[in-house]
Amino acid sequence: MATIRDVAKRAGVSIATVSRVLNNVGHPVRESTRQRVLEAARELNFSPNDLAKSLLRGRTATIGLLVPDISNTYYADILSGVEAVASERQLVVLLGNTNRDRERQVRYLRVFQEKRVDGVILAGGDTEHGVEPGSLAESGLKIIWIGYGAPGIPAIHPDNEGGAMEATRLLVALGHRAIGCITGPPESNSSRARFVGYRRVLQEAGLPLRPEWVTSGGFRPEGGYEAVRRIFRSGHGERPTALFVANDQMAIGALRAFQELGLRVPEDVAVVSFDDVPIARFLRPALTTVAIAGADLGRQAMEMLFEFLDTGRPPASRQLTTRLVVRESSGGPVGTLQA
Amino acid sequence: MATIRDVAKRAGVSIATVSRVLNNVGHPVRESTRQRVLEAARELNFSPNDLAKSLLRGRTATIGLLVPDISNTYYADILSGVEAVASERQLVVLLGNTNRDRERQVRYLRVFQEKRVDGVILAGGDTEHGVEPGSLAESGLKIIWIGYGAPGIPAIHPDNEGGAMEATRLLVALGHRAIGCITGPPESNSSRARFVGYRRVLQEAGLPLRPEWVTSGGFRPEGGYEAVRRIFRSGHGERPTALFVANDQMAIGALRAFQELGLRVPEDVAVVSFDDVPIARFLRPALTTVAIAGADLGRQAMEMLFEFLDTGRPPASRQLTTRLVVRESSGGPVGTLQA
DNA sequence: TTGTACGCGTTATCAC
DNA sequence: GTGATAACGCGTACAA
Repeated sequence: MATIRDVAKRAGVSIATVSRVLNNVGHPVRESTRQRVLEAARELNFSPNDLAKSLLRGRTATIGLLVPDISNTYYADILSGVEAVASERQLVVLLGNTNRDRERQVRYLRVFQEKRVDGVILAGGDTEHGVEPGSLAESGLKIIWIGYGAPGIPAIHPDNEGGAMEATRLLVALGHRAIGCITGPPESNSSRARFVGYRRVLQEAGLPLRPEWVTSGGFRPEGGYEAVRRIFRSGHGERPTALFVANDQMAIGALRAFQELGLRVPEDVAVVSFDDVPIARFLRPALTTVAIAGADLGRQAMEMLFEFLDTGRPPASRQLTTRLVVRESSGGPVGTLQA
Repeated sequence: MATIRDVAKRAGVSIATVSRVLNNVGHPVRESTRQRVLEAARELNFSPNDLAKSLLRGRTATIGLLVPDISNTYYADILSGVEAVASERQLVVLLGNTNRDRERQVRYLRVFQEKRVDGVILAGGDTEHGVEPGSLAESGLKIIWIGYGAPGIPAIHPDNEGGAMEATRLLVALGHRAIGCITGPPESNSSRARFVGYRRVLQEAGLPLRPEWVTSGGFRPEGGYEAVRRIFRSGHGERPTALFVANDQMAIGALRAFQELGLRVPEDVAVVSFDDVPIARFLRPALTTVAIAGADLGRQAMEMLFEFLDTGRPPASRQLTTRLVVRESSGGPVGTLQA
């Protein structure tokens, strides 16, 4: 591969002149030599070595993005948003897929650091398998955390609590007074926030929080299925007329359980969930659910990272507003559809 | 950021010794000095600068991946497969999203080259907006093309023709003799290959290719919708009893059109399509469709690239076998379900 | 207007 | 066992 020296030799000038021509720096160059240099570069198919530039400059115009599972549309959307904003400012994205494996996370962070990325965006790291926040702080990397970060690490996450409140308020507004909840895994911050939102609305509305109507489904479809069977098993006395389910996956399992139990959604039980996964609108009934704009999350995270890089100071953490998408599973006012 | 020189100074040795210790090369080092070096490195939180290494070695352990749209699950799956294989061999993936914009493609390829990636995987570049294959050859980059590449560029693509044959053969086996086709855009290689597969099976089976039963839907839902209305409009004489639709998107539009026309799928018309997008199984009727394993495609492309890198010679192009997923839209044997 | 030479942080070669 | 030092390819301060 041709170097700047080769170009200089071919054009009969020094490498300094070549550099000045090729980088269009203000430095004056005689037009005839400029042409010679340009032609020599073209003839040699010269491509400047960015490694050398980065070594010199101390910047790589590269950021690292760490996600748990890129084939999950949520993270693909985040990546899409990150890439869009990054490329506007001529940065390139180095991608790491962790499979929620802590060792892979650590390894990728090390590689990112060795490759001297300008910054890192870390998505979905706040599970029990997640990165040790302390090690991040030490690493000296400029990091934006998508999720519930640790103190001292700038973070952005969807307003899970607010979204859950909006969803639960819809059920209250429809006239439901017996509202149960299927929560996610207790170690998930998102799950806890969603539960908190649910609980707050019950309090606001003066409705009782019935422990036997609240159970965990671990964020998975089977969990949702079993949760419904627990809550609605026969001989149980009173049953909820509506359910706030902490994610769509569990709602899918719940729908199946209701079908088997001979309960109709939304006529017998209204269901509202969270995430708005792509298939939510294709289910029968189509899910009423809280949408998180993954691409927006990615875009904003990247903007935060730019702020970090430009100012050198960690930006303030943010929340991303969610949006309730009303479809079929929530039904109409109680007493209308239930008739 | 601490350099090897800082570590050397702190440990009271030369940088050569530090390098030898940290890289665990066979070179003998006194145990006590080794310990001193290790401790100094730890104290300074030393992270070796991979840019310097790469500059020296001429390799970056990085590959570039170019996709048209990363939020499309097909490409997200490809990325997932590429990353999985790459990370097994400690390579990192630099991602470029082109939005099918030729300029962005060219720009990303230039950046990849300047960053001296070891190789490039190019997905979905073979549309009318695609990269000039000639410029790729000149660039000197080692490229694997996912799709119908140009001569001289190693490529891998799904066996569209074979998949279409399998799909059409199913319809024939079910007893259909009047089989229409909704094709994709004529400039798409995949679309053409799928049509060729359809046509071959008709020939094999001695069935007529009726031009009025073949029309293009441009790969989009509205196209599928309109195509059905063209083929099935009243006063048209004979109508097909089955349809091979060149992708799921168009099949979705087609289903809607059939519904409006009062035709039942699969009882009145059997439908088989291509891609197996995630929602295919959630539609009513669930689509019988040809699945492409995107992750496999990515994995194999990355393996091909490794072969390229290891041997220095472009690997032979490949095809990836598809898989027919039989669900509801194809129906049972004609005369059974149609009864 | 052009050229020389240093330094970015490594690894590897050679000498001690 | 250990240490200088020459690359790798580039930008730029300084000289001319």
